[in-house]
Amino acid sequence: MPLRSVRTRIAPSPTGEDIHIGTLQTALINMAVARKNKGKFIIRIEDTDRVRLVEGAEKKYLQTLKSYNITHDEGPDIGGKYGLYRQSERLELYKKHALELIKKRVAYYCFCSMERLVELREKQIKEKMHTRYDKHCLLHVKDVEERINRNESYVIRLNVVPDKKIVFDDLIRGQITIASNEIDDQVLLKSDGFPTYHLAVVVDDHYMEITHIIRGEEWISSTPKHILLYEAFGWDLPLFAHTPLLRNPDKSKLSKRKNPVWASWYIKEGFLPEVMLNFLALLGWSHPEEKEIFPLDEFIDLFKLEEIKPVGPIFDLVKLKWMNQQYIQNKSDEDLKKLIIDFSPDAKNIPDQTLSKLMPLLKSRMETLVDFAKLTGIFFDKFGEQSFNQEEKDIASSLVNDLSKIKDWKNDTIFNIIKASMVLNKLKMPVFYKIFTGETRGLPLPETLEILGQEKSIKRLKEVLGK
RNA sequence: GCCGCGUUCGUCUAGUGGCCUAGGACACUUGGUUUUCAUCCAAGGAAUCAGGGGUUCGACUCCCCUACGCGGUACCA
Repeated sequence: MPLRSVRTRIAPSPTGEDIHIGTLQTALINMAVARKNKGKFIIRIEDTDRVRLVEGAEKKYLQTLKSYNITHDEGPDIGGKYGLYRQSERLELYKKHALELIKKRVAYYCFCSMERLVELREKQIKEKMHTRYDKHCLLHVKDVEERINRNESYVIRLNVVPDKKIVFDDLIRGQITIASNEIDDQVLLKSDGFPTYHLAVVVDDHYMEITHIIRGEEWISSTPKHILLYEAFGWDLPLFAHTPLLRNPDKSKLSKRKNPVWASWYIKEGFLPEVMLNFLALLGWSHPEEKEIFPLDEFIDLFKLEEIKPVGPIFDLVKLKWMNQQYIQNKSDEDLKKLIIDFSPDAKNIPDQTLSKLMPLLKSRMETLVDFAKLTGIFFDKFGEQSFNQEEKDIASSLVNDLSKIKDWKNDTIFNIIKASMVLNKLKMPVFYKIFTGETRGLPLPETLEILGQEKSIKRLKEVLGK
């Protein structure tokens, strides 16, 4: 392999709502390989399936990737030296190469109708044969030129030579051998003039000088087709690495029916982007010192593609939550405050100083950013349970009395009064939580009341009396 | 069906022939700290390394078979 500067890429197909969490992991790995080797990381949009194309998907994908801090060096939005980064804009190039393959007799025209193909497939299934194109047009059609001139609809197919073994090295799995007999005469150019993935990916990866093709394991069985194309064109082969697929808890391929799979969902749920990256890094790879928590730069520095395990891990939220909590806990008060304000703009409705004072209380109690709103209801006049029994009202009443007398509104003076009431009435803390917040658990009460202020605390108690 | 890729505690994993009577993390249980809830600390249970054959003085580690899981088998990517 000649010395070339490393270039990696992800090539999402804009056919979904958003970037799939598995694609995000692949993106992370691709970016890491590029950065590690001081190379370039490219995003290319593979929008050749006009039927499944989703309006606005490309824009959404790019946004989501950005929100996770996955940054690319070339792409449809920022351009680059390697031409256009959207396949729909490169149709001429694919056509030209398809014709070159025809000339080299590596590919051929096919005029078969969908009906014939379906019929053929059904027959093969019935006879328990491999479902495969029968090379009918290669063997029997002689008037190709005429039919094209007559504007007949056609596709271009790869002419796979039987009885060959195609061997390639996968950086993660080692040597993989697949017999050419297993490969269909794949369509390369569709009748609508668009290439299929197989042609487009090879042409683009070549012209964009991609050195490492790092993609999901669902592509393993397609790789021989691509190798055949590289060979036909006389191009150098890139390196291949097929990453394991993320799984549902039942071990099936991660799917939206069983798990949230859209990357932006996790941000919406209050997970920190860097946490997701850290978590994804650990799915299939482990830190040499068995560290669980480490920043992106450290991952880029230590990570080796060859160390990825070929086993598909289950994508389990439980550890992700723990990790998110750890990251939140380790934030400075200022940073956490910024995160919270960005996440829930409502936070700006309480004075900045108040917000700052809340940070230390919040830190160890927030699993996700969503928890901010759950823990600070009292500051927004939002309460849980709103009905109170006589005993609770009596306590509230005596608290109004005692708390009003406090001259020095501090958590320890507040606590003394609560404690006195606890002892006197033989009660535990949760009762007092309920009175103030409507919840039975939450931030430390005296501290919270100190921050809330004497006036507001008492006002709240009076509201309880009126319930 | 056929082809390919996998298989270590519930989950993520360490392990590249002797350090493994298998280590760590999450989760779980118990105890400590404590003003609820968390945090933090400590302890504990949890894998006959999918099963069976080899190779070897010795196998979680190498080879073969079986089982199971996943992926592919499109004018989808």
